[in-house]
Amino acid sequence: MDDDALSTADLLRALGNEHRLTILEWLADPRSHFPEQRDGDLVDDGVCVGFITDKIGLSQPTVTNHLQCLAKVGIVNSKRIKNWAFYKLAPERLQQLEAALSKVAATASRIQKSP
Amino acid sequence: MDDDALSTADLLRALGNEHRLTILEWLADPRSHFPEQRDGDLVDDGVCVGFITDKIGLSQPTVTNHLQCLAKVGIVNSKRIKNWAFYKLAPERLQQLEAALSKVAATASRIQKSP
DNA sequence: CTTCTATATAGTTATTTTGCTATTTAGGTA
DNA sequence: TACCTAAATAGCAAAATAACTATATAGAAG
Repeated sequence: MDDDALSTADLLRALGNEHRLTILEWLADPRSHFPEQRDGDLVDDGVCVGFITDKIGLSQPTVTNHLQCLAKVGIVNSKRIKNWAFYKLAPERLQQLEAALSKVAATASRIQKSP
Repeated sequence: MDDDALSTADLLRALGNEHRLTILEWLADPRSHFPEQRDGDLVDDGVCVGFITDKIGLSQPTVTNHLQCLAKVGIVNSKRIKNWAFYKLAPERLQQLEAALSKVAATASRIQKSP
């Protein structure tokens, strides 16, 4: 929606937290980190808040907050099934950020290597 | 020095600020953004604090603070010549971060594309 | 030796972030 | 209908961040 007013700094800030990075790594490969879910597939639908809460050792509202923070910048997407909320990683957004960093790094390398 | 206790989150947090990102882009290609310096080469030695301060429109101590923040995580290096402090981008660090993001994104893509 | 200049440090304040507990909401289930 | 269960929201406190002004420091210049 209001996706456009989103800066690279917003994205980086969303990733700049140990807990959120941990969650991100879990969501990148959910089957390696969580048991199967009754309603909703770990990979296709995402991971429910409860599983993440149990594993990370923070309160449920705090975890919801971290997930919403990631969702706001489009790094994860959420979906409701029954009364579960499933969060799933959006790799495109990460690749987008990767490209932005790559550009700066490449410019600097090019400039610094010049005669 | 105590470079090892540095997490990816620390790096991302350092980059997650509009002003610091702006400075980074300037430092990636200093000759496109700053006039030549009397003592110290823009590319080889880095850009002095004063130039950055003038261009960004923040107070000098605030700029020093941002630069030290970037230096602490190794994104820039600093060098003193006479009584100037020159800050220079370290592209390796950015590439390192890029690689870390790339890994997570690649894992997620691989997992999500599986049958 | 004094003065000037560039940067760093100290100290303060406002804002943002991160966490919590308590409560609300909304969808199932007995 | 009344009751669970999962997640979201509200409200609050502590800590971190980002900015400023004033001051200290260290090297150069006179």
